[in-house]
Amino acid sequence: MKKRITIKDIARELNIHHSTVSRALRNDPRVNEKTRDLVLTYAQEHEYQTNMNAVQLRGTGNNAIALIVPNINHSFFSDIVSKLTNLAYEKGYVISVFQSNEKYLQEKEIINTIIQHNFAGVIVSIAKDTVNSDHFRLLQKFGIPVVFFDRVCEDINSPKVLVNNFEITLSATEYLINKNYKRIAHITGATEINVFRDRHRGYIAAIQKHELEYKYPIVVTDEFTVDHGKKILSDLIDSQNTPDAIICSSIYLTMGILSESRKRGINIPADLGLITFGNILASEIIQPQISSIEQPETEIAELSFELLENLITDKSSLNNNDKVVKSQLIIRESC
Amino acid sequence: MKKRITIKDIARELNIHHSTVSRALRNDPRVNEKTRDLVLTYAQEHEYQTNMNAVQLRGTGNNAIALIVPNINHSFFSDIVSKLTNLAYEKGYVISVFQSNEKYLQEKEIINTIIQHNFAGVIVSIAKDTVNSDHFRLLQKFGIPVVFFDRVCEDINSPKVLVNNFEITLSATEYLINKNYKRIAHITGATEINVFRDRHRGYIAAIQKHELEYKYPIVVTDEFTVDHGKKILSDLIDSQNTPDAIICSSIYLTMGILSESRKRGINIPADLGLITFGNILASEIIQPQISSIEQPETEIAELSFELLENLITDKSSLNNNDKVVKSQLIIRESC
DNA sequence: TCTATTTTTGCACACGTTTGTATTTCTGAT
DNA sequence: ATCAGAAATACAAACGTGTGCAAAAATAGA
Repeated sequence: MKKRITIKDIARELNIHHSTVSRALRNDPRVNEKTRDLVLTYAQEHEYQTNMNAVQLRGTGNNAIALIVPNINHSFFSDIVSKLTNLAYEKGYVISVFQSNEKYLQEKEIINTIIQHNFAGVIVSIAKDTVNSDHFRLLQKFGIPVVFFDRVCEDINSPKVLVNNFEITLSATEYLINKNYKRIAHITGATEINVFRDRHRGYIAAIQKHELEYKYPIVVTDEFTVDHGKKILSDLIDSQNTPDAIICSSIYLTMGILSESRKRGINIPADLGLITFGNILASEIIQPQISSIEQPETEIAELSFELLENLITDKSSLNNNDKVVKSQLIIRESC
Repeated sequence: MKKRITIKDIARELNIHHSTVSRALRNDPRVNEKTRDLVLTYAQEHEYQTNMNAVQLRGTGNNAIALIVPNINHSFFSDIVSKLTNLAYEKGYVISVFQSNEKYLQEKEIINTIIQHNFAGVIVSIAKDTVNSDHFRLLQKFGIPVVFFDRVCEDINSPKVLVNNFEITLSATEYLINKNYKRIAHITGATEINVFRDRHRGYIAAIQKHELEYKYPIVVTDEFTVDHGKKILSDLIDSQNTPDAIICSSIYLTMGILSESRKRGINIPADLGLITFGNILASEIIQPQISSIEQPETEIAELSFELLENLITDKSSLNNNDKVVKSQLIIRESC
């Protein structure tokens, strides 16, 4: 492995000062066209590559954005990661994706890494574990702007992109009620997290508005897997509190519910109504087709990036108005 | 935003030389225990964070691994990304994920970024576009080790993790033949890519071995979407060359095929046998359950990481033996 | 040709860290 | 009290790049 060629190497070889080379490489108008061409061709021929560590140490230029998500292999997040990466690429940024694995501790370590490597900004959806937001405040202390999306820290002064979870859950629940479902269960995540709390509130609001007497079961879990979905449905069926409809916060849990209901001969939508959160790819191949609350992933990605870019380019504009984007209830065959 | 605290700041404040601080922070035995404690507590209290740009510029220490995939929101890749990220985290590495978007040009730019930021190593599955491997050779020239998985560059001396595509496609096709399907179509990607070429070869081998007379259609596409799956099936049905079975390289295309077959009233498996590549989450909720060739994602992730780590820690061991991992044909109801 | 102006290049320092070597301080034995 | 040796610290240079300022070179005007 041959040592990498530097600006000084080029300078020595061309008998000019390295500062001139530096300027030439960045098309500084102060350098003569002839020497600039000389430098550029030499650089190209010898495969010169900027040493970004030096550049960033110097304090100038930084186009690296960090993206932190709980799970990369969760369709909601992987879609957003994908979209954000493309957006950033078009604008000349480079996105590094980190996975907190739903763990506060990992999230914290990731933040440290981000500070140490001097990222230009961070877009994040927080872990289920995360109750404390000091690590994000630390980020701000180091001048690194943060934008939250979906799962956010609420006690921090930073832009947030939220989904209208309260309203949509309210209207989804009402839809079920109007369809004459009267024993509606809600399966969701820990209510410490804004997303699940808002859905929970929307659900409760609908139930109370219609004065349902049924003692509705709310299942709180942090294990969003197909298998656990099966178990939850089993438990619900075997309890005295059997629901006739379910609003479920996780598409993976919903798959488990579907699987288990089929196994037990429970008819959807006759015996059990079902609405799930999350975007369903090729919904038509699943029988019955599941009614779902589709997440506006594209909008979330675009808005998050836009907010962060504003902060990066003009730190003064810390616009703290939370942006709320609308999800959409799509009725299919499951209710 | 207050300026970030540096090693020199600590030194000044404590009336010692910054080199001593540097050593103290890294637990160098040469520094007195008392002063080390002094430094450590001061650093902690003032939230000191190493400036990695300086460290890396100096040439020491580098724990950043780059991972390049064509699409993050493709389940095969997002699973591997997720697994690799966790593996790396446990070993003290940090993974940055990049998305080539299936474009050679983007892949090339990503490589440049990686060189410029001095990553310790790269794990990559190449874009559909990529025919030239010069950019990876460039990487090597800069002393950055590369490990390929699944979709690999074949004309480069670097470790590769491959799947037994030839064998598994051969036996999957034979399985269909033995089930008395005689007009078997193959839907796959550009045969410039090893993965699709191997599957193609396996398919052909089976057809020829059993001397099927049917003029089998091979559909080559680079658009792995549900919608395009629908179109492909339509075209096949409307052609004179209607197959009675399909082996499909993409799970997304398969979803489209399933959807279209349902719409057209084509019975699977009676009218049309179907085997798809790719892991199906909760296969039981799709009717009929699709037979599939499951990819050993965990194994791929583990092996890739292990190979790269070997290269990073001991560059001499450029073990060029390709590793081949086995996928698994799981027969369900679709054939 | 000489001066004034503009264009181009060179110089030197800075960014924050690490490390080989020199210097100082401490320890203990005589 | 003295000195050798060990322990602890200080010094200085280096990594590669960017930039304000000074110096030099080229150009233009008379």
